[in-house]
Parts: sequence; structure tokens; C-alpha cells
Amino acid sequence: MARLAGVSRATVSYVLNNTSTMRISEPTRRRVRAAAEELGYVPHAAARSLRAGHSRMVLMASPTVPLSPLYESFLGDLQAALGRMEYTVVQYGGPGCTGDAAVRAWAELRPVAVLAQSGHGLDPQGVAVLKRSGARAVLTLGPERVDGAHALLTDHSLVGQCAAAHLLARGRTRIGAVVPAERGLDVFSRPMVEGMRRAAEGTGAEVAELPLAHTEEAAARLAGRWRDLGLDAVFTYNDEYAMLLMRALQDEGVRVPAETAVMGADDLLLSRLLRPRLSTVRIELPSGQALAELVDRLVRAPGARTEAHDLLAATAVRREST
Amino acid sequence: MARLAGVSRATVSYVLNNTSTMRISEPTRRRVRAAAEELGYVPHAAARSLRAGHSRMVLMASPTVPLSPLYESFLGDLQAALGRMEYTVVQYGGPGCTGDAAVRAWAELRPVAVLAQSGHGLDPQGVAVLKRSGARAVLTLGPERVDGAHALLTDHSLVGQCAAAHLLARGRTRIGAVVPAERGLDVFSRPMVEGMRRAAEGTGAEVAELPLAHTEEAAARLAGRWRDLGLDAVFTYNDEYAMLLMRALQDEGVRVPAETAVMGADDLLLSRLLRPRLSTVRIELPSGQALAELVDRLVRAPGARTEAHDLLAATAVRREST
DNA sequence: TTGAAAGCGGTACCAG
DNA sequence: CTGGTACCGCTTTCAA
Repeated sequence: MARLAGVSRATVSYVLNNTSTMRISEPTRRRVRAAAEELGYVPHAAARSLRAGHSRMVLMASPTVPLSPLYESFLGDLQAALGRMEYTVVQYGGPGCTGDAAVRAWAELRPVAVLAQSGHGLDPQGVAVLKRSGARAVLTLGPERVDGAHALLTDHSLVGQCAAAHLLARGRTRIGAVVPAERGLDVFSRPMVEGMRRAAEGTGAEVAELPLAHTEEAAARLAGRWRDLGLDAVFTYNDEYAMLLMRALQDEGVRVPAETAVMGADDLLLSRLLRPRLSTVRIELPSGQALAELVDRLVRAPGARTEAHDLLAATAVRREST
Repeated sequence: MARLAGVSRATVSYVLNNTSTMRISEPTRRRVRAAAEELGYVPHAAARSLRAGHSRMVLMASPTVPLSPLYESFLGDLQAALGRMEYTVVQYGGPGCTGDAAVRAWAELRPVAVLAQSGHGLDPQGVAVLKRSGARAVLTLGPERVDGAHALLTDHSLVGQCAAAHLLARGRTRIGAVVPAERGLDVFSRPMVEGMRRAAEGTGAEVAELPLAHTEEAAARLAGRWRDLGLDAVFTYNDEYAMLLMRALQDEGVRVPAETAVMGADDLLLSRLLRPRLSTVRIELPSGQALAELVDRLVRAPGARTEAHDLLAATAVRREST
């Protein structure tokens, strides 16, 4: 920077970082600060971390699929909490940033921690590359775990289990499972169905998987053959698909819940606005603050054995549609 | 890196960057590549850009408020398109990352281009800091323009204008404008109301602003005093608020559209699922590809005068609620 | 065809 | 108290 403030860059560094081991006179400090202000000087993060040998950057690989508002706000909280701990949080990539290339791109930035959602195709080898490149913590967020990385598990089978249990308790025995036809979402929907099957096990109830695209036409088609399916209940991937299907069923004359019970997930505001009011599965995640503290611990104690943490809790919310 | 591949690091650099001015023998190339593979070597982006004096990083300041799916996908496209042009796109920050501190944080990363949405409080001085720190292009995205930055204008007054014109054409004269009570959204909602007023000008029609929080209770309260308001139409910030209000109005016995016409915005899938089907304003944005090319041009020709580009186009979609 | 060396912007020692 | 200097990992020029 402007060592045209009349001092050496070492002095500038001392002043701007408040280095306590070095005593700098007040007048000098003022001169330096004034010059920095004047020039709009901002230190060069790359140079700093090059010298330091490590950065304070936490890289969050941004989601490859649209996320529920719950996840959005969870990730926002996490980000804010990490920010308060003096980490520089950066979101990298988007749809189509997966696999080996993604890992290399992340590693180039030399983050001190990486948080990747399922869907980026992170594998044990990728984790190793990241660690060798200086990442002291690699975490995955999603229903799967990856060797070498800490897992923040969102076990969506709990959601399916919770829903199916609720429907069984309401006396339903032939249950449809609406899963998005859109690819990329099956990481979440597959465990969901599995959870439903687990809940149905031994009860004699059946679970039938029903792919559904996120369009009116697809919903109308599904509703059109609804009575042939002979189902008395359906649980959908989330409230939006539930709305979509319920609308189509009603248009088809299928009575909800008399003929078919409908249950959604995520407890969106809209679930309370539908008629009948939509029963749903409320999903809860821990506070971003708590996760930020975990990340911080992992960064400080890089030797720690990789653990798995269960994040997700699900509870059924009964309204009028079941 | 492993100059333990038996060569100097200069050679490594040549090989991995395919430097054409230097001719490296095939055997050497192979040895280098093998070693890189073996060690999981990934170059250090910071060191590279430090040496080069500039980076290929495009920093997108991530939104401070939840965005409509349309914007989400627009930004996703832009990001993908920039990625294809060999830029490293990074999203920085989130809610609460505003003002001077935000600008400094961005500048530390020495991005070659910055794209900030309205709501970060970027001011001309902030733009200057960014430019001095090496940003060759600073762009704002939103309804406001900032001195020194290129403006990608999303003029939401067009949305209001379009909606009001539609309602006027349907013979409505006392029009409510539902704006989110949540702060941070007024950057968008204020121009919207202004556009409505502009359309109503000289027609004798009136526009009344109605703040509404995104909750059932708030909607019920508003619906409770609806008849006192004496409105025959209402346009809402978006389809979600429209759904919220329409539900409350119906529960209150207000007939839609007979007594009150309701119009939303964004043309979400849900607008077609409501009964009556919701009229809405469809918003269109240019392709992310086109914007990416603009960014690229600006980066290459940093001298260019700052321009403003109008991004947003609005068209009314009439359904059953108006 | 390859290597040695300088230098990008900071930080941290050590000498003055 | 302050300045000189080495060094972080990489690119690039120049010399061998």
C-alpha cells in the first residue's frame, strides 16, 4: 500500500492489524490510518493467506437443486454465525458444478473448511484432495455420508416414516408416495420412500411410488388414473407437490380426505391456506449457530475422527386432509 | 508442488498451463502430469492471481432478501454462463452483509467484477473502493442505480403499471396495493406502487397502499376490515401474498372477483392452482448468457462509460380472479 | 528443452 | 519504536 504514508509496509501491517508485540507511536498510527482511509486501502486477502499458509475461508458448495425455505434459512443462519466467528464464507458454484472438476475448483481457493451438499458427487478421493490442499474440515450435508468427511445427516427416511406412521394411525393401508420426476431430487426422495416402507413393514399396508413432474398437466394425468390405483392415502415429497396433486384430485372429483388422504411436507404457509387444510410433516433443523461451532471445532482440532451428526427431526402436523 | 517429479516448478507451470511459447518434451509432460495426478496437486489460486496482478473471480453479492424463483434461475444461469467463460463465480455474504464493511470484505478478495443486488447499500464511494482494488466492472442489479456502477435495472414500476392498467381496463377504480410488511422488500415494492399510481394518473382511479405481513393472522386482520376499505381490486407484491389474501377474503365471505378483483405477480405454478385461478403479472428477464457477455465485455473494456440496461419486461396474464 | 531468479502483497522476525 | 528482509506459491523472463 501507500508506503507513501511515509513509513514502511511492515509498519502499515503492524498498525492495521493492531499487532500488540510491536509498539507503534500514536502519531505514526494516525498517519497510517489516515493514508489508508484516503486511498481506500483494503488488504489483499490472497497475499495474506499466501503468507500465513492458511485462510479463514469456509466454502459452501451451493445447492445443485432448489431447496426448501427451511434449508435456505438454515444455511443463511450458518453463514451468518460463521461470519461472526471471523470466517469468510463464500458460496461456490451452482447447478452443474459436480464431481472432480468441482473439487478441483474448490481446492484452488484453499478454503480452511468445505461444506458440500449431497448432489455434488463428492467422493472419498475428493475429500482427500481437499484435505491435502489445506482444508482442515470437510463436511457433507445431506442424506448420504462420504468416507473421510464429517456428515451432517439429513435423514429424510424419518420424514417418510413419520408420514406413513401418521397415515397408518388414521387407518389408511394403501399409500402412494409422490416423488419428483425431476432428477437430482431423488437423493432426498429415495430415503423418504424407504422410510415409508419401514413404517409399513409388518402392518400389511402397501406403499406405491408415484413419480410426478412439477406441472399441472402431469398432476392431471396422475389424477386421471387415480381410482385405478386404488390408494386411500398419499404422501408427497413436499407441500407444493401436495398442493399440485390435491388440486388435480379435487378437479377429478376425488374427495379429500374421505376417499384419499393427502399429506405434504415442510409445513409451508401454503399448507394452512389450502382447503381442506393440508396435513404435513414439519421438519426441524438445529440452529446454524450450533453447526457453526461444530465447524469451528473441527477447524481447530483437525485430527478429530470423522463423525456423523443427525440434524433432522420430523413431526406430523395433522390438519384436515388426513 | 512436487518438483520431486524431477523437474523445476517452472516446468510444472508450463505443462499445466499448456504454455505454448515454451516447448516441453512429451516425456517430461507425462512425468509432470503423472506426478500431479498422484499427489492430487491443485494450483493455488491466490498465488496465481497475486503474481498475475488480477484474478478471474466474479463476486456476486448474494441477496439480502428471499428472491423469486425467476431471479433465482436468472442468477443461476448467469453464474453458469460466466463459468463457461472461465470465470470463477463466487457468492459472498447473505442477509446482514451491507454497507461499508461488505464492500471492504468484497474488495479483499480482489474480484475482477462485482455484481451487487440492491439492498447491500452500495454507494458511489463503495464503487470507487472496489475499482481501486482492481474490479474492472461493478454492476448493480435492482431498481436503483449507483454512480460509477453499471446498472442492471429491474424496474418494478413496470410491474405495478402493468397490473394497474389491467385492473383499470377491467373497470376497477379503487385499487389496493398489498406491499410486504417485512422490511428490505420495499426496494421492490415502492416502485411497484409508484407504477400503479402512474397508470392510474388522470383516470380518477385511486391506489391505496396496504402493508401485509406474510402470516395468516395478518391476512385475516386485513380481510376483516376489507369492506370498510371500499376497494374493488387489489394487486399484491407477488402470487404468495395474493394467495394469502385471497384465502382470507374468501373466508371472510368476500367474493372474488365479483366484489374484489385479486391480482398477483410472478406467475408461479400456484397461481394456476388457486380457485378462482389467479390473474398475475408475468415477469421476464433476459438470458443469463446475454448478461454474462455484458460482464465479459466490461471486464475487457474497463474504460467504458457506465450504462444502464433495462432487464425487466412485464405482461398481464388474465385468469379468473380479475 | 529446461532451470534460475525476480517479484506479486502481505507478515514476522531481527537489527538498528 | 521502526525499517530491512525473507518468505508464502506461482508465472514469466532470461540464460544455460
